[in-house]
Amino acid sequence: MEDTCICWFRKDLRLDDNPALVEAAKHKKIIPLFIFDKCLEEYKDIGLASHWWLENSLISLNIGLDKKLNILEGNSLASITKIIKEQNIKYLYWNRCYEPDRIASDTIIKKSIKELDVVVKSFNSSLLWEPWRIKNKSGSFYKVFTPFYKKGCLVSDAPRKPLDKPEKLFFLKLNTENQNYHFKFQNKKYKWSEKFEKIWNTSETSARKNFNNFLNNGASDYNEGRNFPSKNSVSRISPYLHWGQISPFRVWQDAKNKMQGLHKETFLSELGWREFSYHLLYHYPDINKKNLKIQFDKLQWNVNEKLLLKWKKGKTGYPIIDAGMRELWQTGYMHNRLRMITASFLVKNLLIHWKEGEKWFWDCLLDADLASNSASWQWVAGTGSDAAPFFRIFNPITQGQKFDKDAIYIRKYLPEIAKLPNKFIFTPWLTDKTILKEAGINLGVSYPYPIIDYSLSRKRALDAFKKISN
DNA sequence: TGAAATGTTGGGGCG
DNA sequence: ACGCCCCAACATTTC
Repeated sequence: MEDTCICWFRKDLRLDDNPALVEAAKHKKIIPLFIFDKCLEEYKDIGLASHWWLENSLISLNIGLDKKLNILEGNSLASITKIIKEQNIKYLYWNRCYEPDRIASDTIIKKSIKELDVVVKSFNSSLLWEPWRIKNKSGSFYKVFTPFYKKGCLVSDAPRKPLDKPEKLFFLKLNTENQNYHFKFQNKKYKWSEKFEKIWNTSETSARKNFNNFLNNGASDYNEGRNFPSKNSVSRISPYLHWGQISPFRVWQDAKNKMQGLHKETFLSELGWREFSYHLLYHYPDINKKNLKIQFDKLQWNVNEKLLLKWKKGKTGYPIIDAGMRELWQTGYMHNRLRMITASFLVKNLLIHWKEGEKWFWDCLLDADLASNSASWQWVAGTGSDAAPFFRIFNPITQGQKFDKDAIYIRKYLPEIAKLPNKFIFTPWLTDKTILKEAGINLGVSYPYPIIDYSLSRKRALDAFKKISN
């Protein structure tokens, strides 16, 4: 077909700062394409929450593309080859992804399609620094965050300026008989995901709106406020970053221009952690499967479905843990402070393998991201590269008292104990029966006793750790 | 981006 | 005034 190209959307579901789209705009017509390819792990094993987000993103993207988005299901190479041959296409563009199997698949696709005498170009739209570019002085990759970020990223080329949406775009929709992707959440109602619709708008416009809202409000208190889950001091843009409704280049630039001092530095370094996770994923492709510190292979993890389930459902008897796990279940999101506290509790106090937690978060988080999720779980567990040491164990009582001292967050997610005064709400099991009664709590019935003794389980974790460390 | 155990210091009460 | 004890506050070490 005369001067028509394919713009293959993947984790860049936006029109703003989209280099592949900018290249595509040089042609007269663009076939916008998305392929749900179950040969790839990210679609085969897609988490439920993430799947909901993806579908809604596709719907909003489709509107931005004048309702011309072609959504296919099947093998990527086969689907693209078919279109290229049927439509006689000469140009194919996409923005890069960094999952190991996606990299392998893209390499094959690029080679095979080029053999059809087609121009194939890939671009960077989701990482500020390509994982293969950042190297230490000995020519190998960084394994510790601070030197990676400060001596690697920050002294390397600054992230490019974000690109504006091309002015003139003409999109083309193929025959509908090819549109064989079946929406899961549109046809059938899922009670669990329905509530997301009230909280989250997945569109590109909302991404920008939410981020600007953060810049104008929470950003001035970010450095301290980010630790307090009841404050509105974090950006909550992670799901948008994952599917690409907002560009990290846009985020980097806006934060640099509008934030100040330590708030800015800390926020930018959090973007740096995202980069570091991808850097680790690139260099340790099985980061979601294997301990990076192999001595942890010897650790005797506790296999206990019952305890695991109570953790998942937020019924551990430790209010701050339960509040975090219920935030996750109810909103598809969890504040970072709570991610650390709840993860520490699973891995160290329950002594359950971090993979179990990683899987649960993968399923429940709207921002589920292979690199960030795996790297962060390994960080908390102490099994990762540049991880928190295993003996760093969060105390769920004092963490609550420090970071939710007025129990605003706890009360929001645990209405059944909301009537307890601040003095007792962190430790219901130590509370006088009359006070419990006044608060309408029948301990063991309306709210559980702790499923594990904190200080004993702490000692058990330290012992287990000592055993493997000699 | 911890917590607990242990060590040290200094002020106040008191004989 | 002095030594002694207690203990809170802070610092250091350990896991």
